[in-house]
Amino acid sequence: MTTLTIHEAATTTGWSPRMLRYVEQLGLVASPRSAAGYRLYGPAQLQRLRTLRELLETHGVELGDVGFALRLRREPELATALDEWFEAEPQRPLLGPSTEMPDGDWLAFEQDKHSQLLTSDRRDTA
Amino acid sequence: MTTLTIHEAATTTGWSPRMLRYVEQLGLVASPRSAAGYRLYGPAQLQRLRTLRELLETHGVELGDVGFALRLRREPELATALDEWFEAEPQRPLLGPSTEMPDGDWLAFEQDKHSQLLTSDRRDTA
DNA sequence: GCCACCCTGACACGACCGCGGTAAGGTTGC
DNA sequence: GCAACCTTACCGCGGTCGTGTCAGGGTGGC
Repeated sequence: MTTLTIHEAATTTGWSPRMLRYVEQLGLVASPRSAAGYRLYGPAQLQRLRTLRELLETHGVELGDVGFALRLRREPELATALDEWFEAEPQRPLLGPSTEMPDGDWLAFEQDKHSQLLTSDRRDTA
Repeated sequence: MTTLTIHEAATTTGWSPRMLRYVEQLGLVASPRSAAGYRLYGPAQLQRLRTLRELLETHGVELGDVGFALRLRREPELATALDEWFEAEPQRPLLGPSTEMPDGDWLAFEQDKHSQLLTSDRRDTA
């Protein structure tokens, strides 16, 4: 069985040993340990590390983001809460920092539509 | 039509004007603008701001995280890439490729290991 | 028994984030 | 026509991220 030490795994995957430990700390790729506590990287872990690296590069994602994605999978209620919030979207989200559209129309439309929905919740402290 | 200025919207929703602009910059809650460029917050936006705030508080999430969730919805390929990565054969502890085992077992093992990482890092390995 | 490796902390540091504040200017209501 | 708002753009400051590195100590092959 080919199990590499952390340093070997690092050199073959392009991470640094430090980062391998960090990735494990984020809960993304953990390796089994030897009796003495050494991390033992097998083919499966190496594969995951390489695909993870590719994932980050091709999509411009950061480790923390993947960590959050992991959290989403661990906390379905969080995921559904977010889903609901986005789904309940009464307005169009921006496509960029400042995407302009010939609005004015959908403004009135949306607000009208929702003022109906929200009639019971009118407590403008104005 | 009840449209509040950014300052009014801020006071009624509990955000600061600064944060309202920041939230818009993240693409989470954008308000329509007046002809002169002033942000005009209607009931729909106020509602979103309040629910957003509640979302953050109840789930211990940060704005950046919600921003990333938004990114996931905007970039389905990113979402599927992440899905695939998480779905992809997670590392089995030193077993051959054809060795079948009920996934529930080591999955539980993994999650246990992770929950340790998440809950606390104090580990007394005597 | 050596020496090269591994482990877990911890410090450090540049870069960025979250957010307040301020400056320089446009808009609006009275 | 001015005060009170709004706009964007920037500075700053504390916090976090990604990463290297070092210290103190265990492991293991030769």
